[in-house]
Amino acid sequence: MVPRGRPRDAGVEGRVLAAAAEELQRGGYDGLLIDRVAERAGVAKTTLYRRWASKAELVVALIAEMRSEVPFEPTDDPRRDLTGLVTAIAAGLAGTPTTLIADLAAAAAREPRVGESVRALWADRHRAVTAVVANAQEAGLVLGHVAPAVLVDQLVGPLYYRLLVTGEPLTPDYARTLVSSVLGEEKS
Amino acid sequence: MVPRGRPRDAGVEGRVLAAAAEELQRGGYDGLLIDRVAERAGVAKTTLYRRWASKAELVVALIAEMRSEVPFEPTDDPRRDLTGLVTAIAAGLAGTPTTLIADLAAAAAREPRVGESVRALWADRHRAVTAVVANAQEAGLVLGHVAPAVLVDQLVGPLYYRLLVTGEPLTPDYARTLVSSVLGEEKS
DNA sequence: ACATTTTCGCTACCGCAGTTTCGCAAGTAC
DNA sequence: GTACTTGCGAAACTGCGGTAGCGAAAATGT
Repeated sequence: MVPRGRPRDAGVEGRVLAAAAEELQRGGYDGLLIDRVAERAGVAKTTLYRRWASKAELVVALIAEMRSEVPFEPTDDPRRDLTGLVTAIAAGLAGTPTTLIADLAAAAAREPRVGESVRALWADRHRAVTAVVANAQEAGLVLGHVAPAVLVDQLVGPLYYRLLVTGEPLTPDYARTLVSSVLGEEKS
Repeated sequence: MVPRGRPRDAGVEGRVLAAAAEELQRGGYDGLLIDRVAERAGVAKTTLYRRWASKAELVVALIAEMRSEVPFEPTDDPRRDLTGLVTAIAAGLAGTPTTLIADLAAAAAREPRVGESVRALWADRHRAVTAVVANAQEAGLVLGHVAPAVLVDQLVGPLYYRLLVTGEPLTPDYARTLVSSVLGEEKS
């Protein structure tokens, strides 16, 4: 099944996604301008629209590619694992422009396809945290008797809350405090 | 000190803010169109810009007016108070279009003035929850020994996390579970 | 009365950004 | 080589925030 007409330039997709990634990082969803992306990729806007139906679809594809595997292997110290994970997530959020997170959340709420994409992106980390929380719970480290999913929300949710709503800083110390609140004080 | 020229139409401000509130409710920040607001208020766009310097400022004023006092008086049952508050916040969020919350968060991240305004809006509820958490802590109902501010984040943060990130529903039952996770299981 | 001052509404316009139209270039099939 | 198919870029279109300029209206002061 050989395609009939002029073949597509194979390099376009990669160049556009790379340019889009940089622009997204710089200015958030709204700050990502199709014009700039096309210019940086060295293609015309129309070429871009032939590959992706809209700006939203472009970002969907971009996020799908971002889904970097965060290889994580639990040790035998759930508290250590959990602190590491939550701290890493906090650092990741703190190191990303707030407008990007907020714009992405807004785009996710507006465009269902973006929502799917973004949720899939976070689902990976969510799964890792859930696993460790379950471990901790089996080891008897957790204070109450609550479903792991809820505890995960109480570990990660506050990070987003601070970032998007109250605007307070996300320090490593805050991450540790969150873990302590769920697991009880550290006995050392 | 009587002003010299033609006085301003006193009704304009109220009509514009009312129209803006409806439009904001319907379509979020981005869905609020200045043209539509002006039309619904029966005012020319220029008149609107004579009162507020930009769309952002208009929304700032709108949110400042929204800051409805939620009169809340703590009873002698902190668990009941807390459950009521968290459930009410969850219901409020669930009853508001997600795009509105997300757009507002994005606008807050982009425009500092909107950020101030939004944070002031949530600060009221935040204060109420903090007070009740402190009560519960004094009464010995709280499991660990963590600062009230952190516990508040762990009660409210998950609501925003579910709404904006994971997309899971905000049920009254979930709100109760959050409270139970912080206060320990209900003994009854 | 009349000049002055300020608001109002109207129309037209600018800039910007997402999206579409269209003519042409580049390739394949016969 | 000719017909057909597809990719491409330039320019135009569209919607929206924001501005400029104008004549008419509504107040104050003399």
